[in-house]
Amino acid sequence: MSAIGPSKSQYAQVADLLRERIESGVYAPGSALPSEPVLADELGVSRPTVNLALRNLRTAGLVKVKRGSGTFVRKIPRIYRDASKRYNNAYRDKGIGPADVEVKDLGHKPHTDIEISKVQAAERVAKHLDIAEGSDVLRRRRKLHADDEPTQIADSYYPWALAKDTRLAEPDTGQGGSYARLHEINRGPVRFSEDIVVRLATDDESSELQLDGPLPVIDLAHTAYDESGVPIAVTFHTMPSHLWKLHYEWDDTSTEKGKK
Amino acid sequence: MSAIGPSKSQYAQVADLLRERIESGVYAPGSALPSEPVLADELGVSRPTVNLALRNLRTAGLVKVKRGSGTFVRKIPRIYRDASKRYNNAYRDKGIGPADVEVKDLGHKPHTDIEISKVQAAERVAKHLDIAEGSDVLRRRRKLHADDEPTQIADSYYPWALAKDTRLAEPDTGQGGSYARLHEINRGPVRFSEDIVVRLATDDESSELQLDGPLPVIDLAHTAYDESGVPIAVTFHTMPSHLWKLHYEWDDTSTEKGKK
DNA sequence: CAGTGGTCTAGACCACCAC
DNA sequence: TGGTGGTCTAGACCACTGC
Repeated sequence: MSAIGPSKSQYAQVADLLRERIESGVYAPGSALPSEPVLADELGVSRPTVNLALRNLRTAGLVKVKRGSGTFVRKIPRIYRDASKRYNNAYRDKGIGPADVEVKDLGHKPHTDIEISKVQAAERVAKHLDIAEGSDVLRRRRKLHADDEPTQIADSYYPWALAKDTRLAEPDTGQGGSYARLHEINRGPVRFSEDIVVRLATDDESSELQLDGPLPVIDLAHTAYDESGVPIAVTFHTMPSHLWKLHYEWDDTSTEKGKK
Repeated sequence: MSAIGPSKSQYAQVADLLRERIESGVYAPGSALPSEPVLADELGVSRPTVNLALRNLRTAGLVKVKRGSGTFVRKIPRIYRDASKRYNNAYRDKGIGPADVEVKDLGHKPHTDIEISKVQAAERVAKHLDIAEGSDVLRRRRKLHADDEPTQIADSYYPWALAKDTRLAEPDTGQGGSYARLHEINRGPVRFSEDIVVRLATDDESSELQLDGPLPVIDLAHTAYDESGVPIAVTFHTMPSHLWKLHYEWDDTSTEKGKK
């Protein structure tokens, strides 16, 4: 026993200690922490106690465990997602997907797996697209990576009637991305809405996003509307919450009227 | 031993089982779960295993523990926060704070603790207000409740020069809230930005928000700008993530130019 | 094969609550 | 005072990794 006082649970104290060491650089990003038995010895607690402390740091996204190999300090800083900017024309004209921009900005190598299919709209999809449940929709499901680490799942749906004559069904939607294609047929999005909820990852999500355990994820539903206010696309983003920082910016449109 | 198979850790299976029972109403909202020893017996696992499973449900916000008394199913549904609407004139004219609107909408009784002081701007505050660290600022720190349950901490800062001649330093800022007062001196906010990060609650936050343990919280920094683009107020919201659902809505302002 | 984390147990002590 | 959850331990077995 050594650096541990009373008044607080031991595992919490161990967690605090380890957090300090990580933040102060004693355990450098990417490096391995001492093994649980070693830490237990050093701190005079049992291994399950150390394990519980580490469970905390995992949930916080501070460390990542590689089974059979060790516990490592996370490197990747949060990815910055500017909702107002990522969908506008300026980006579209760059001919690059918004998600890739964000990852590249951080100096990481982006990489995307795509899966495209024609499916029947599930309840959630139908609700956001304001169509009947079971309607035909085009699904574009992407898993995005930074340096081969999964950063998010983005699951997009387009009404089939809209998508069937476009390049949306091809893996590469071309210059400017899918929204640019919709603009070409005069159904381009001009208004967006997003709903955000934080919840624990399901088991499937955990394994797909390579999370160690049921970590909190940001569940973000992004809906795009054309000039008539008709929803033309919805994307469900599942993002490990410790990887992201979200940003929004908007004008108080009621101010125009409100001002003298 | 009974309803538990192999292939998955026992505590995860116990967590799944309890989650099912909660969602299906076997354990009704507000009611207590069977005690840990009882569950351990029923499921043929040890108590620490049950405890670990419950730790999971707590993190998910599904249950709340009252020490010495029992583990209870949470009741309060998520509070809906519409960022685009809550700050606009329409609401201001109602003469009611946006936070209270949200809580009332759910049929709960709102309640706010306020603490007002003149302080020196910390780094984070200074950065958002674009002023020098250590400058005088007015601080309005509120803790908001729904039915006596804390729902968020909202910590607001205003440049002292702006606030000193207004009602901002009084607990009740009057009809339309603080932004209405700023409008009266022609420094009303017309543009907003928000930065969102999800992290684990600190110990202080945990106890203040009455969370059982270091649960994930939404850390939301809301900045308001006047017509000249000068930041006039920043509020840091700390919201238990399981209590909230956030909503944003905006136009693609670049579309106007982009269209032919 | 040795080392790592994942998990589990039986039993224990404690603080807190309600009666 | 008895029940509840919070925590802790010593020891154990397992699966996975890397040599």
